[in-house]
Amino acid sequence: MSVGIKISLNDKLYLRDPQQTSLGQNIIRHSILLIDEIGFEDFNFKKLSLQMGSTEASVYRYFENKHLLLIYLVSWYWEWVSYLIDINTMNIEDPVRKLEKTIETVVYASKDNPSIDYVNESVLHRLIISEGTKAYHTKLVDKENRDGFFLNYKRLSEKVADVIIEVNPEFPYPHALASNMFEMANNHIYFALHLPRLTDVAVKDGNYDEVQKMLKYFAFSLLKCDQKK
Amino acid sequence: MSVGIKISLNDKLYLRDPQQTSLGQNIIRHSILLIDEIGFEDFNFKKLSLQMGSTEASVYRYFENKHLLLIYLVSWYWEWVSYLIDINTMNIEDPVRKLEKTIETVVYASKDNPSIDYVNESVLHRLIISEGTKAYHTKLVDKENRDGFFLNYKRLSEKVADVIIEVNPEFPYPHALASNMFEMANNHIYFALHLPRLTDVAVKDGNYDEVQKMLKYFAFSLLKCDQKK
DNA sequence: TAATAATGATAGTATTACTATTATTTATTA
DNA sequence: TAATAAATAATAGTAATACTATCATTATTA
Repeated sequence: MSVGIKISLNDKLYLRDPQQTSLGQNIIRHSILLIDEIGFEDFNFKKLSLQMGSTEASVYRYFENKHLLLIYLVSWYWEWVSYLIDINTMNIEDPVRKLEKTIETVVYASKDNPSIDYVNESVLHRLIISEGTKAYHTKLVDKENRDGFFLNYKRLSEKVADVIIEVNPEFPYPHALASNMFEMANNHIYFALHLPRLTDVAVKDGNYDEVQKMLKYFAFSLLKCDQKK
Repeated sequence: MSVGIKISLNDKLYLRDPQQTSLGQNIIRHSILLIDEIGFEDFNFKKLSLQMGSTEASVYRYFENKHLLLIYLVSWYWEWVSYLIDINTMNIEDPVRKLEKTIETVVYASKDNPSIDYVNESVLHRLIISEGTKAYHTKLVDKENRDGFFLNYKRLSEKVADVIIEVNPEFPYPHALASNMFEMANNHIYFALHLPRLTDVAVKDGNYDEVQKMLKYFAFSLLKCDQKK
Protein backbone atom coordinates (compact mmCIF):
# COMPACT_ATOMS: atom_id res chain seq x y z
CA MET A 1 0.00 0.00 0.00
CA SER A 2 1.01 3.56 -0.35
CA VAL A 3 1.99 3.75 3.33
CA GLY A 4 4.36 0.92 2.60
CA ILE A 5 3.37 -2.04 4.65
CA LYS A 6 4.63 -5.39 3.53
CA ILE A 7 2.41 -8.40 3.96
CA SER A 8 4.81 -11.06 5.20
CA LEU A 9 4.00 -14.59 4.20
CA ASN A 10 5.60 -18.00 4.53
CA ASP A 11 8.15 -18.24 1.76
CA LYS A 12 7.50 -21.94 1.24
CA LEU A 13 4.21 -20.94 -0.34
CA TYR A 14 5.87 -19.78 -3.53
CA LEU A 15 8.87 -20.53 -5.72
CA ARG A 16 9.56 -16.89 -6.46
CA ASP A 17 8.19 -14.06 -4.33
CA PRO A 18 5.28 -12.58 -6.29
CA GLN A 19 5.36 -9.32 -4.34
CA GLN A 20 8.81 -8.49 -5.68
CA THR A 21 8.24 -8.41 -9.42
CA SER A 22 5.62 -6.93 -11.65
CA LEU A 23 4.88 -10.30 -13.21
CA GLY A 24 4.37 -11.70 -9.74
CA GLN A 25 2.05 -8.84 -8.80
CA ASN A 26 0.16 -9.44 -12.01
CA ILE A 27 -0.29 -13.08 -11.10
CA ILE A 28 -1.78 -12.04 -7.77
CA ARG A 29 -3.96 -9.37 -9.32
CA HIS A 30 -5.37 -11.55 -12.08
CA SER A 31 -5.70 -14.75 -10.10
CA ILE A 32 -7.95 -12.93 -7.63
CA LEU A 33 -10.13 -11.61 -10.43
CA LEU A 34 -10.24 -14.87 -12.36
CA ILE A 35 -10.92 -17.19 -9.43
CA ASP A 36 -13.68 -14.85 -8.35
CA GLU A 37 -15.10 -14.93 -11.85
CA ILE A 38 -15.03 -18.62 -12.74
CA GLY A 39 -14.54 -20.34 -9.38
CA PHE A 40 -11.56 -22.23 -8.06
CA GLU A 41 -12.45 -25.57 -9.67
CA ASP A 42 -12.50 -24.16 -13.20
CA PHE A 43 -9.54 -21.90 -12.63
CA ASN A 44 -6.16 -23.00 -13.95
CA PHE A 45 -2.77 -21.53 -14.82
CA LYS A 46 -3.41 -21.78 -18.52
CA LYS A 47 -6.48 -19.56 -18.33
CA LEU A 48 -4.71 -17.23 -15.92
CA SER A 49 -1.69 -16.73 -18.15
CA LEU A 50 -3.93 -16.21 -21.15
CA GLN A 51 -5.89 -13.53 -19.34
CA MET A 52 -2.68 -11.88 -18.17
CA GLY A 53 -1.00 -12.03 -21.54
CA SER A 54 1.74 -14.21 -20.12
CA THR A 55 2.47 -17.92 -20.36
CA GLU A 56 1.71 -20.98 -18.30
CA ALA A 57 5.39 -21.73 -17.77
CA SER A 58 5.93 -18.28 -16.32
CA VAL A 59 3.17 -18.69 -13.77
CA TYR A 60 4.57 -22.05 -12.76
CA ARG A 61 7.83 -20.34 -11.94
CA TYR A 62 6.01 -18.49 -9.15
CA PHE A 63 3.66 -21.11 -7.75
CA GLU A 64 3.92 -24.89 -7.77
CA ASN A 65 0.20 -25.26 -8.37
CA LYS A 66 -3.12 -23.53 -7.90
CA HIS A 67 -3.63 -25.00 -4.46
CA LEU A 68 -0.56 -23.24 -3.10
CA LEU A 69 -1.65 -20.06 -4.83
CA LEU A 70 -4.98 -20.29 -3.00
CA ILE A 71 -3.23 -20.76 0.34
CA TYR A 72 -1.12 -17.75 -0.55
CA LEU A 73 -4.18 -15.61 -1.22
CA VAL A 74 -5.93 -16.81 1.93
CA SER A 75 -2.85 -16.09 4.02
CA TRP A 76 -2.54 -12.69 2.41
CA TYR A 77 -6.13 -11.93 3.29
CA TRP A 78 -5.86 -12.87 6.96
CA GLU A 79 -2.60 -11.04 7.34
CA TRP A 80 -4.26 -8.02 5.86
CA VAL A 81 -7.22 -8.31 8.26
CA SER A 82 -4.79 -8.72 11.10
CA TYR A 83 -3.02 -5.55 10.08
CA LEU A 84 -6.30 -3.65 9.90
CA ILE A 85 -7.32 -4.85 13.34
CA ASP A 86 -4.03 -3.61 14.73
CA ILE A 87 -4.57 -0.16 13.27
CA ASN A 88 -8.21 0.06 14.16
CA THR A 89 -7.80 -1.01 17.79
CA MET A 90 -4.49 0.68 18.34
CA ASN A 91 -5.54 3.31 20.85
CA ILE A 92 -8.45 1.48 22.41
CA GLU A 93 -7.97 0.46 26.00
CA ASP A 94 -11.33 -0.96 26.88
CA PRO A 95 -11.41 -4.64 25.83
CA VAL A 96 -15.14 -4.55 25.10
CA ARG A 97 -14.68 -1.68 22.65
CA LYS A 98 -11.65 -3.47 21.27
CA LEU A 99 -13.66 -6.60 20.56
CA GLU A 100 -16.43 -4.58 18.96
CA LYS A 101 -13.94 -2.83 16.75
CA THR A 102 -12.37 -6.18 15.87
CA ILE A 103 -15.70 -7.59 14.76
CA GLU A 104 -16.40 -4.50 12.71
CA THR A 105 -13.04 -4.86 11.02
CA VAL A 106 -13.49 -8.55 10.24
CA VAL A 107 -16.84 -7.99 8.60
CA TYR A 108 -15.85 -4.86 6.74
CA ALA A 109 -12.19 -5.52 6.03
CA SER A 110 -12.68 -5.09 2.32
CA LYS A 111 -14.30 -1.70 2.70
CA ASP A 112 -11.23 -0.24 4.36
CA ASN A 113 -9.30 2.23 2.20
CA PRO A 114 -7.73 1.07 -0.98
CA SER A 115 -4.28 -0.12 -0.30
CA ILE A 116 -2.02 -2.38 -2.30
CA ASP A 117 -2.63 -1.69 -5.94
CA TYR A 118 -2.31 -5.25 -7.22
CA VAL A 119 -4.88 -6.58 -4.73
CA ASN A 120 -8.54 -5.73 -5.08
CA GLU A 121 -9.46 -6.30 -1.45
CA SER A 122 -13.17 -6.38 -1.96
CA VAL A 123 -12.94 -9.05 -4.67
CA LEU A 124 -10.46 -10.94 -2.52
CA HIS A 125 -12.92 -10.84 0.34
CA ARG A 126 -15.62 -12.37 -1.88
CA LEU A 127 -13.16 -15.03 -2.96
CA ILE A 128 -12.25 -15.88 0.64
CA ILE A 129 -15.93 -16.17 1.48
CA SER A 130 -16.62 -18.71 -1.25
CA GLU A 131 -13.31 -20.53 -1.62
CA GLY A 132 -11.38 -19.84 1.57
CA THR A 133 -11.96 -23.04 3.49
CA LYS A 134 -10.70 -25.12 0.58
CA ALA A 135 -7.23 -23.96 1.53
CA TYR A 136 -7.13 -26.20 4.59
CA HIS A 137 -9.66 -28.87 3.67
CA THR A 138 -7.21 -31.11 1.92
CA LYS A 139 -5.45 -34.40 2.50
CA LEU A 140 -2.19 -32.50 2.98
CA VAL A 141 -3.36 -30.35 5.94
CA ASP A 142 -1.09 -31.92 8.45
CA LYS A 143 2.03 -31.61 6.37
CA GLU A 144 1.14 -28.12 5.23
CA ASN A 145 0.33 -27.12 8.76
CA ARG A 146 3.72 -28.38 9.88
CA ASP A 147 5.24 -26.25 7.14
CA GLY A 148 3.51 -23.22 8.66
CA PHE A 149 1.09 -22.60 5.81
CA PHE A 150 -1.75 -21.60 8.11
CA LEU A 151 0.18 -19.50 10.59
CA ASN A 152 -1.42 -16.22 9.57
CA TYR A 153 -4.88 -17.49 10.33
CA LYS A 154 -3.85 -19.17 13.55
CA ARG A 155 -2.02 -16.12 14.81
CA LEU A 156 -4.98 -13.90 14.03
CA SER A 157 -7.26 -16.28 15.91
CA GLU A 158 -4.98 -16.16 18.87
CA LYS A 159 -4.84 -12.40 18.79
CA VAL A 160 -8.63 -12.24 18.96
CA ALA A 161 -8.70 -14.97 21.61
CA ASP A 162 -6.51 -12.71 23.74
CA VAL A 163 -9.03 -9.89 23.50
CA ILE A 164 -11.81 -12.32 24.38
CA ILE A 165 -9.93 -13.36 27.51
CA GLU A 166 -9.51 -9.72 28.43
CA VAL A 167 -13.25 -9.22 28.14
CA ASN A 168 -14.05 -12.26 30.22
CA PRO A 169 -11.18 -14.23 31.78
CA GLU A 170 -13.60 -16.94 32.84
CA PHE A 171 -14.74 -17.77 29.33
CA PRO A 172 -13.71 -21.37 28.64
CA TYR A 173 -13.51 -21.33 24.82
CA PRO A 174 -11.65 -18.23 23.65
CA HIS A 175 -9.94 -19.84 20.65
CA ALA A 176 -13.07 -21.56 19.49
CA LEU A 177 -15.06 -18.36 19.78
CA ALA A 178 -12.42 -16.47 17.86
CA SER A 179 -12.16 -18.92 14.97
CA ASN A 180 -15.91 -19.38 14.96
CA MET A 181 -16.38 -15.65 14.58
CA PHE A 182 -14.24 -15.66 11.45
CA GLU A 183 -15.94 -18.69 10.00
CA MET A 184 -19.35 -17.37 10.89
CA ALA A 185 -18.70 -13.96 9.39
CA ASN A 186 -17.87 -15.50 6.03
CA ASN A 187 -20.43 -18.29 6.17
CA HIS A 188 -23.38 -16.09 6.89
CA ILE A 189 -22.54 -13.59 4.20
CA TYR A 190 -22.42 -16.58 1.86
CA PHE A 191 -25.64 -18.03 3.23
CA ALA A 192 -27.44 -14.71 2.97
CA LEU A 193 -26.47 -14.52 -0.69
CA HIS A 194 -26.94 -18.14 -1.72
CA LEU A 195 -28.68 -20.26 0.91
CA PRO A 196 -30.82 -17.81 2.86
CA ARG A 197 -32.76 -20.47 4.75
CA LEU A 198 -29.57 -21.22 6.65
CA THR A 199 -29.43 -17.82 8.26
CA ASP A 200 -31.53 -14.98 9.65
CA VAL A 201 -29.57 -12.09 8.25
CA ALA A 202 -29.88 -10.38 4.93
CA VAL A 203 -27.21 -8.81 2.80
CA LYS A 204 -27.74 -6.44 -0.07
CA ASP A 205 -25.31 -4.34 -2.10
CA GLY A 206 -22.40 -5.23 0.08
CA ASN A 207 -24.13 -4.04 3.22
CA TYR A 208 -23.11 -6.45 5.96
CA ASP A 209 -24.56 -4.57 8.92
CA GLU A 210 -26.87 -7.39 9.91
CA VAL A 211 -24.00 -9.85 9.92
CA GLN A 212 -22.01 -7.51 12.08
CA LYS A 213 -24.86 -7.04 14.50
CA MET A 214 -25.38 -10.77 14.77
CA LEU A 215 -21.72 -11.45 15.45
CA LYS A 216 -21.71 -8.87 18.21
CA TYR A 217 -24.86 -10.35 19.66
CA PHE A 218 -23.35 -13.83 19.68
CA ALA A 219 -20.00 -12.75 21.08
CA PHE A 220 -21.28 -10.55 23.88
CA SER A 221 -24.06 -12.92 24.78
CA LEU A 222 -21.54 -15.71 25.20
CA LEU A 223 -19.19 -13.50 27.14
CA LYS A 224 -22.07 -12.43 29.35
CA CYS A 225 -21.29 -8.79 29.05
CA ASP A 226 -23.03 -5.83 27.49
CA GLN A 227 -22.00 -4.02 24.36
CA LYS A 228 -21.08 -0.40 24.65
CA LYS A 229 -23.54 0.97 22.15
CA MET B 1 -31.06 -50.47 7.29
CA SER B 2 -32.50 -53.60 8.74
CA VAL B 3 -35.48 -51.68 10.08
CA GLY B 4 -36.14 -50.64 6.54
CA ILE B 5 -35.93 -46.90 6.35
CA LYS B 6 -35.36 -45.39 2.97
CA ILE B 7 -33.24 -42.27 2.75
CA SER B 8 -35.11 -40.13 0.28
CA LEU B 9 -33.03 -37.85 -1.86
CA ASN B 10 -33.56 -35.48 -4.74
CA ASP B 11 -33.65 -37.62 -7.87
CA LYS B 12 -31.93 -34.98 -9.96
CA LEU B 13 -28.75 -35.84 -8.09
CA TYR B 14 -28.28 -39.08 -10.01
CA LEU B 15 -28.95 -40.59 -13.42
CA ARG B 16 -29.92 -43.97 -12.02
CA ASP B 17 -30.92 -44.47 -8.38
CA PRO B 18 -27.92 -46.03 -6.65
CA GLN B 19 -30.00 -47.32 -3.76
CA GLN B 20 -31.91 -49.65 -6.06
CA THR B 21 -29.17 -51.83 -7.52
CA SER B 22 -26.20 -53.63 -6.10
CA LEU B 23 -23.84 -51.83 -8.46
CA GLY B 24 -25.31 -48.55 -7.25
CA GLN B 25 -24.89 -49.54 -3.63
CA ASN B 26 -21.33 -50.53 -4.38
CA ILE B 27 -20.67 -47.13 -5.86
CA ILE B 28 -21.89 -45.52 -2.65
CA ARG B 29 -19.97 -47.92 -0.44
CA HIS B 30 -16.67 -47.57 -2.24
CA SER B 31 -16.87 -43.88 -2.98
CA ILE B 32 -17.20 -43.19 0.73
CA LEU B 33 -14.17 -45.32 1.50
CA LEU B 34 -12.08 -44.00 -1.36
CA ILE B 35 -12.82 -40.30 -0.90
CA ASP B 36 -12.04 -40.72 2.79
CA GLU B 37 -8.78 -42.42 1.89
CA ILE B 38 -7.35 -40.18 -0.82
CA GLY B 39 -9.40 -36.97 -0.51
CA PHE B 40 -11.95 -35.51 -2.86
CA GLU B 41 -9.44 -33.73 -5.11
CA ASP B 42 -7.55 -36.92 -5.99
CA PHE B 43 -10.67 -39.02 -6.19
CA ASN B 44 -12.07 -39.84 -9.63
CA PHE B 45 -14.39 -42.34 -11.28
CA LYS B 46 -11.53 -44.23 -12.87
CA LYS B 47 -9.94 -45.00 -9.51
CA LEU B 48 -13.33 -45.74 -8.01
CA SER B 49 -14.29 -48.25 -10.69
CA LEU B 50 -10.89 -49.88 -10.47
CA GLN B 51 -11.23 -50.33 -6.73
CA MET B 52 -14.76 -51.69 -7.16
CA GLY B 53 -13.85 -54.04 -9.96
CA SER B 54 -16.22 -52.23 -12.29
CA THR B 55 -15.69 -49.75 -15.11
CA GLU B 56 -15.65 -46.01 -15.46
CA ALA B 57 -18.52 -46.04 -17.95
CA SER B 58 -20.70 -47.93 -15.49
CA VAL B 59 -20.15 -45.38 -12.74
CA TYR B 60 -20.99 -42.58 -15.16
CA ARG B 61 -24.36 -44.22 -15.73
CA TYR B 62 -25.22 -43.46 -12.07
CA PHE B 63 -23.68 -40.05 -11.52
CA GLU B 64 -22.91 -37.27 -13.97
CA ASN B 65 -19.68 -36.39 -12.18
CA LYS B 66 -17.96 -36.57 -8.83
CA HIS B 67 -19.35 -33.26 -7.69
CA LEU B 68 -22.93 -34.55 -7.86
CA LEU B 69 -21.83 -37.72 -6.12
CA LEU B 70 -20.46 -35.58 -3.29
CA ILE B 71 -23.72 -33.67 -2.99
CA TYR B 72 -25.49 -37.02 -2.93
CA LEU B 73 -23.34 -38.26 -0.06
CA VAL B 74 -23.70 -35.01 1.86
CA SER B 75 -27.48 -35.08 1.41
CA TRP B 76 -27.55 -38.70 2.47
CA TYR B 77 -25.63 -37.83 5.59
CA TRP B 78 -27.88 -34.96 6.70
CA GLU B 79 -30.98 -36.94 5.95
CA TRP B 80 -29.60 -39.72 8.08
CA VAL B 81 -28.82 -37.29 10.94
CA SER B 82 -32.30 -35.88 10.59
CA TYR B 83 -33.77 -39.34 10.90
CA LEU B 84 -31.70 -40.06 14.01
CA ILE B 85 -32.78 -36.80 15.62
CA ASP B 86 -36.40 -37.74 15.02
CA ILE B 87 -35.96 -41.09 16.71
CA ASN B 88 -33.86 -39.79 19.56
CA THR B 89 -36.15 -36.90 20.45
CA MET B 90 -39.40 -38.66 19.70
CA ASN B 91 -40.82 -38.87 23.20
CA ILE B 92 -39.19 -35.83 24.66
CA GLU B 93 -41.54 -32.98 25.51
CA ASP B 94 -39.22 -30.53 27.21
CA PRO B 95 -37.58 -28.38 24.51
CA VAL B 96 -34.40 -27.95 26.52
CA ARG B 97 -33.93 -31.69 26.76
CA LYS B 98 -34.85 -31.95 23.12
CA LEU B 99 -32.14 -29.51 22.11
CA GLU B 100 -29.61 -31.30 24.25
CA LYS B 101 -30.49 -34.59 22.65
CA THR B 102 -30.28 -33.00 19.22
CA ILE B 103 -26.78 -31.75 19.89
CA GLU B 104 -25.74 -35.15 21.17
CA THR B 105 -27.09 -36.74 18.03
CA VAL B 106 -25.35 -34.31 15.69
CA VAL B 107 -21.99 -34.89 17.31
CA TYR B 108 -22.35 -38.62 17.66
CA ALA B 109 -24.44 -39.48 14.61
CA SER B 110 -21.88 -41.92 13.32
CA LYS B 111 -21.77 -43.83 16.60
CA ASP B 112 -25.43 -44.72 16.38
CA ASN B 113 -26.14 -48.37 15.62
CA PRO B 114 -24.98 -49.80 12.36
CA SER B 115 -27.67 -49.39 9.82
CA ILE B 116 -27.55 -49.47 6.07
CA ASP B 117 -25.01 -52.04 5.05
CA TYR B 118 -23.57 -50.18 2.06
CA VAL B 119 -22.88 -47.04 4.10
CA ASN B 120 -20.18 -46.95 6.72
CA GLU B 121 -21.61 -44.10 8.75
CA SER B 122 -18.52 -43.41 10.75
CA VAL B 123 -16.34 -43.09 7.65
CA LEU B 124 -19.05 -41.00 6.03
CA HIS B 125 -19.04 -38.70 9.05
CA ARG B 126 -15.28 -38.21 8.70
CA LEU B 127 -15.75 -37.47 5.02
CA ILE B 128 -18.45 -34.88 5.73
CA ILE B 129 -16.17 -33.25 8.26
CA SER B 130 -13.32 -32.82 5.81
CA GLU B 131 -15.09 -32.47 2.46
CA GLY B 132 -18.68 -31.56 3.25
CA THR B 133 -18.65 -27.84 2.65
CA LYS B 134 -17.24 -28.33 -0.86
CA ALA B 135 -20.70 -29.51 -1.85
CA TYR B 136 -22.10 -25.99 -1.75
CA HIS B 137 -18.98 -23.88 -2.24
CA THR B 138 -19.16 -23.88 -5.98
CA LYS B 139 -19.98 -21.49 -8.80
CA LEU B 140 -23.17 -23.47 -9.42
CA VAL B 141 -24.69 -23.02 -5.94
CA ASP B 142 -27.56 -20.88 -7.05
CA LYS B 143 -28.63 -23.17 -9.84
CA GLU B 144 -28.15 -26.27 -7.73
CA ASN B 145 -30.00 -24.67 -4.87
CA ARG B 146 -32.90 -23.91 -7.19
CA ASP B 147 -32.86 -27.56 -8.21
CA GLY B 148 -33.29 -28.49 -4.55
CA PHE B 149 -29.87 -30.08 -4.09
CA PHE B 150 -29.45 -28.72 -0.57
CA LEU B 151 -32.94 -29.30 0.73
CA ASN B 152 -31.95 -31.98 3.20
CA TYR B 153 -29.53 -29.69 4.96
CA LYS B 154 -31.88 -26.74 4.91
CA ARG B 155 -34.80 -28.74 6.25
CA LEU B 156 -32.66 -30.13 9.03
CA SER B 157 -31.54 -26.63 9.95
CA GLU B 158 -35.11 -25.50 10.07
CA LYS B 159 -36.11 -28.43 12.22
CA VAL B 160 -33.46 -27.49 14.77
CA ALA B 161 -34.36 -23.81 14.47
CA ASP B 162 -37.88 -24.78 15.54
CA VAL B 163 -36.58 -26.41 18.69
CA ILE B 164 -34.46 -23.35 19.39
CA ILE B 165 -37.53 -21.15 19.15
CA GLU B 166 -39.35 -23.46 21.55
CA VAL B 167 -36.53 -23.07 24.03
CA ASN B 168 -36.46 -19.30 23.73
CA PRO B 169 -39.06 -17.61 21.53
CA GLU B 170 -37.25 -14.29 21.92
CA PHE B 171 -34.00 -15.49 20.39
CA PRO B 172 -33.43 -13.45 17.23
CA TYR B 173 -31.21 -15.84 15.24
CA PRO B 174 -32.65 -19.36 15.36
CA HIS B 175 -31.63 -20.39 11.83
CA ALA B 176 -28.16 -18.99 12.16
CA LEU B 177 -27.67 -20.72 15.48
CA ALA B 178 -28.91 -23.99 14.03
CA SER B 179 -26.69 -23.96 10.96
CA ASN B 180 -23.80 -22.67 12.99
CA MET B 181 -24.14 -25.61 15.36
CA PHE B 182 -23.77 -28.04 12.48
CA GLU B 183 -20.84 -26.17 10.98
CA MET B 184 -19.21 -25.78 14.34
CA ALA B 185 -19.61 -29.42 15.27
CA ASN B 186 -17.75 -30.51 12.16
CA ASN B 187 -15.24 -27.68 12.12
CA HIS B 188 -14.07 -28.16 15.64
CA ILE B 189 -13.64 -31.88 15.30
CA TYR B 190 -11.52 -31.06 12.26
CA PHE B 191 -9.61 -28.33 14.08
CA ALA B 192 -8.98 -30.54 17.09
CA LEU B 193 -7.45 -33.14 14.77
CA HIS B 194 -5.56 -30.93 12.37
CA LEU B 195 -5.36 -27.28 13.47
CA PRO B 196 -5.61 -27.41 17.25
CA ARG B 197 -4.68 -23.78 17.80
CA LEU B 198 -8.03 -22.86 16.29
CA THR B 199 -10.01 -24.50 19.07
CA ASP B 200 -10.01 -25.28 22.77
CA VAL B 201 -11.35 -28.79 22.60
CA ALA B 202 -9.46 -32.03 22.18
CA VAL B 203 -10.52 -35.18 20.40
CA LYS B 204 -8.92 -38.57 20.76
CA ASP B 205 -9.98 -42.00 19.50
CA GLY B 206 -13.29 -40.74 18.22
CA ASN B 207 -14.25 -39.29 21.56
CA TYR B 208 -16.11 -36.07 20.83
CA ASP B 209 -17.34 -35.35 24.36
CA GLU B 210 -15.55 -32.04 24.58
CA VAL B 211 -17.06 -30.88 21.30
CA GLN B 212 -20.48 -31.84 22.54
CA LYS B 213 -19.96 -30.03 25.81
CA MET B 214 -18.81 -26.92 24.01
CA LEU B 215 -21.78 -26.91 21.66
CA LYS B 216 -24.17 -27.19 24.57
CA TYR B 217 -22.36 -24.41 26.38
CA PHE B 218 -22.61 -22.14 23.33
CA ALA B 219 -26.24 -22.96 22.60
CA PHE B 220 -27.60 -22.60 26.11
CA SER B 221 -25.50 -19.58 26.87
CA LEU B 222 -26.93 -17.84 23.83
CA LEU B 223 -30.44 -18.95 24.65
CA LYS B 224 -29.94 -17.67 28.19
CA CYS B 225 -31.24 -20.81 29.76
CA ASP B 226 -29.69 -23.55 31.86
CA GLN B 227 -28.97 -27.07 30.73
CA LYS B 228 -30.75 -29.87 32.51
CA LYS B 229 -27.70 -31.81 33.66
C1' DT C 1 29.62 -4.44 -22.40
C1' DA C 2 29.47 -9.01 -20.75
C1' DA C 3 27.24 -11.93 -17.90
C1' DT C 4 23.19 -13.31 -15.48
C1' DA C 5 18.57 -13.74 -14.52
C1' DA C 6 13.73 -13.46 -15.82
C1' DT C 7 10.36 -14.14 -19.19
C1' DG C 8 8.26 -15.84 -23.54
C1' DA C 9 7.41 -19.30 -27.09
C1' DT C 10 6.81 -23.70 -28.10
C1' DA C 11 6.43 -28.51 -27.50
C1' DG C 12 5.58 -32.62 -25.12
C1' DT C 13 3.69 -36.16 -21.52
C1' DA C 14 0.66 -38.33 -18.28
C1' DT C 15 -3.65 -37.92 -16.25
C1' DT C 16 -8.42 -36.47 -16.02
C1' DA C 17 -13.08 -36.11 -17.37
C1' DC C 18 -15.68 -37.52 -19.94
C1' DT C 19 -18.54 -39.97 -24.58
C1' DA C 20 -19.32 -43.69 -27.83
C1' DT C 21 -19.60 -48.41 -29.42
C1' DT C 22 -20.03 -53.03 -29.12
C1' DA C 23 -20.05 -57.37 -26.57
C1' DT C 24 -21.66 -59.93 -22.77
C1' DT C 25 -24.21 -60.96 -18.80
C1' DT C 26 -28.40 -60.67 -16.04
C1' DA C 27 -33.20 -59.93 -15.42
C1' DT C 28 -37.97 -59.84 -17.17
C1' DT C 29 -41.89 -61.44 -19.45
C1' DA C 30 -44.47 -63.85 -22.92
C1' DT D 1 -38.15 -71.95 -21.24
C1' DA D 2 -37.09 -69.15 -24.99
C1' DA D 3 -37.21 -64.49 -26.40
C1' DT D 4 -36.43 -59.96 -25.30
C1' DA D 5 -34.88 -56.18 -22.98
C1' DA D 6 -32.00 -53.96 -19.78
C1' DA D 7 -27.77 -53.44 -17.31
C1' DT D 8 -23.02 -53.93 -17.19
C1' DA D 9 -18.30 -54.76 -19.02
C1' DA D 10 -14.65 -54.01 -22.30
C1' DT D 11 -12.51 -51.15 -25.14
C1' DA D 12 -11.43 -47.07 -27.53
C1' DG D 13 -11.29 -42.36 -28.27
C1' DT D 14 -11.26 -37.01 -27.46
C1' DA D 15 -10.51 -32.61 -25.36
C1' DA D 16 -8.81 -30.50 -21.43
C1' DT D 17 -5.77 -30.35 -17.38
C1' DA D 18 -1.54 -30.26 -14.88
C1' DC D 19 2.32 -30.13 -15.35
C1' DT D 20 7.95 -30.37 -17.31
C1' DA D 21 11.57 -29.30 -20.63
C1' DT D 22 14.04 -26.62 -23.96
C1' DC D 23 15.52 -22.78 -26.17
C1' DA D 24 15.15 -17.97 -27.68
C1' DT D 25 14.62 -13.30 -26.18
C1' DT D 26 14.56 -9.43 -23.20
C1' DA D 27 15.83 -7.05 -18.91
C1' DT D 28 19.00 -6.28 -15.08
C1' DT D 29 23.32 -5.81 -12.85
C1' DA D 30 28.23 -6.18 -12.35
